[in-house]
Amino acid sequence: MARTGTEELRRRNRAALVEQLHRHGPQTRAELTEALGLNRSTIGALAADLAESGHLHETTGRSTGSAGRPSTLVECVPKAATVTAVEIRADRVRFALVGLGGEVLERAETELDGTDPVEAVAVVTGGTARDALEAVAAVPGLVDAGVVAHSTELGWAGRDLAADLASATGRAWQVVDTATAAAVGEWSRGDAHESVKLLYLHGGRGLTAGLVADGRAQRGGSIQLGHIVVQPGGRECACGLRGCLEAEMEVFGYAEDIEHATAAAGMGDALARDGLRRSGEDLGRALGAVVTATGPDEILFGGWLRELYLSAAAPVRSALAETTLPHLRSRLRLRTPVLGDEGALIGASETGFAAVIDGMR
Amino acid sequence: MARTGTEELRRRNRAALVEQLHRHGPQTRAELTEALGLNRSTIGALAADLAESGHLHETTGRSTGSAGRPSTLVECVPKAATVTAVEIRADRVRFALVGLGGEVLERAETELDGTDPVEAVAVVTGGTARDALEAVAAVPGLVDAGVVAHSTELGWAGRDLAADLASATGRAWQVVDTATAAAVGEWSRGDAHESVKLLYLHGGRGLTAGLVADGRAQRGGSIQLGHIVVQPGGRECACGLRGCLEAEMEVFGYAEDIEHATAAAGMGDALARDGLRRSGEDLGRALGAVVTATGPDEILFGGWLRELYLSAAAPVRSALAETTLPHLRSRLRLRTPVLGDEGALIGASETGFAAVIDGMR
DNA sequence: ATCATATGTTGCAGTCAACAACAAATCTCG
DNA sequence: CGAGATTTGTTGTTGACTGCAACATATGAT
Repeated sequence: MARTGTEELRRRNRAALVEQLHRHGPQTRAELTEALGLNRSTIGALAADLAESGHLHETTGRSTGSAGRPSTLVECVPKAATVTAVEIRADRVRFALVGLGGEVLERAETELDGTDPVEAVAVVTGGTARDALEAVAAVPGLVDAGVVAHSTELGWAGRDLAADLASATGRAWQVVDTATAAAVGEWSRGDAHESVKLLYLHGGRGLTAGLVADGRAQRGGSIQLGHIVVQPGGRECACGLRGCLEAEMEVFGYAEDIEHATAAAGMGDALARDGLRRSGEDLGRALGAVVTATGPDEILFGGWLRELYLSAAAPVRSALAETTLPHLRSRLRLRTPVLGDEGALIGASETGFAAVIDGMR
Repeated sequence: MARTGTEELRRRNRAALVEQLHRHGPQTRAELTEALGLNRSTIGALAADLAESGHLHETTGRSTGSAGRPSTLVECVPKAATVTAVEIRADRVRFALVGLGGEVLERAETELDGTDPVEAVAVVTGGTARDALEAVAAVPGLVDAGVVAHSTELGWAGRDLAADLASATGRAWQVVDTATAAAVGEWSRGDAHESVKLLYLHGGRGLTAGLVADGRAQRGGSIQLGHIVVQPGGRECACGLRGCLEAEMEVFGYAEDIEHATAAAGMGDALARDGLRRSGEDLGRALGAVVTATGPDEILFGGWLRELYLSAAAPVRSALAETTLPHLRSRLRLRTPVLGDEGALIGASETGFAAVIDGMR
């Protein structure tokens, strides 16, 4: 139960201050006063509080150029609160230790040659995992309360990844799906901050999507885009259904495939061009259902879907136009992510920091 | 900007107390102390506060049966805060004036014989609309910031209903879609309270759906179920697309149709039975996409979809099974609503009360 | 009838944010 | 180069709120 009382008020304000600095970078006390709507003296007390506990660092005296006494600059101390983030793919595991404020303190990567990703995570995070306040793993698949219910890319069904990671590393883990993590990343550290409802499509060995509304991941916002049925009674999919997008589009299962096809199409290969067009149309049709069901205002094409979209924007758009109402379409922006393939890792760390900051309240 | 300070704390606690009583009905001060996690003395002060302002009424002395001094019962005063709710359909307008605590104080209904619904609302609400703290209108269609972007049932596209209602009644209105309102209603006053993510399907002259997560309507949670494309390149729909569920299922556009068909099928009419089965399959396929995209744990079949589901549960379930992953399906409950066709009206009022209570903070 | 039990009430203490007055640091204008 | 204007940090005070403990009150149990 949430504690009450006046101390609660203080904790909330402290957390709000840290969140503000974490999200918007170093700011002066004057700016913080404006942003949080608190009194100068209150900000002073909070900052002193947090400086003493080591979360913040104050730099006095920087001149602003305008008149008046210059305001002291206050910034996060990265090492004061760290989050371990890993992104698991079929072929590799990436790790980053991120400090408060978003600075990446450490970074590592391991190729997987048949080794279990959980072991690789234990090795690649080393001792750092234990010191971090939160640890978050992004996996491409349908995640429900730490359990990977389905992952085409990893071939998992019902694997309790949170438990496995916990026993391998000796600490608690949060598990999120790659697409949702990437959506969070693009929203918080990319340029999708104005988006009210952001849909991120991730192309790996499977197709997943993640939804972020008002900057927060939706409960059950992990979408198995690859298992939207676009052709009832169509090709058999590995998941047991028929006519899944993944099965119908299986021409392009890897980043290399799409690059080859794009290159061939550019050289006049009609077959490749046709394949791109049909894949774009399949994707657009699946998107139509997702857009109708979720109503996003922005869609980002990540992973190898980025290449597909850049090569086949027209068929994607026209198939989308044939399967969504004009109003849903008119407010919709289609783009590619700006964080590249770092989005999921960054988003995973932001998911961790959200928990850290929530824990301060 | 949110005011701060210690008074903020008081407002929050006052609002929490009112919310608790509104949602769970009359409770003793001892129960409130437990539920809100506050001190006895604090509850006493808050209750005295609210009793003086007329929101609450305290009944002293009711014996509980067990030992100890009996706790005073505290309950909402319905007239202290009222909400105007209307449900607009193609054939009629329903109105209810609801008091704090959920009691219906007034109720009215008008058949529409070609008159504009907005005029009917102005007439049917009479003077009461002006006194209510909030006024909420539920309409079957895609709603975005007070504007009805698309409504098959009403034949509207881009009508600024909030503005029209405001000029007709002299007060501000909130507009929500019928399915989302009904979802809110079933969650708050029906028996779907344990549902984490509730999908309500509403069958009127069009098919809409609404999503409620953790009891709150999702931003853009209004789903045009009828315009999920189930047959790419299929029958032309009035909306301009092809193969929409509404166009493919148009056999049953009215409640009477489905009743006739059910009756005929029961008497052995093979054609009717076949039509029911095919409609169930179409619905199940459209649902597959929506379930994959939104991941609900409960689906309620409202409006005439209730009758369809009761007559054709098997084809709905099997088509759903062919288009969704096992994990999404396994945690999914399919049911019919308990509030009947009152759900949307009740949910609209609850939407209003949510705003009222938020306004107290 | 007395005691145990549960709850309302009251006065007090601790904490917090706002406010105002003052001190400090910078810019601007003559 | 210096005085005033301007903006911000600092400090002491004030009003408000919640928790706590002691006491009063109302019921059931013995």
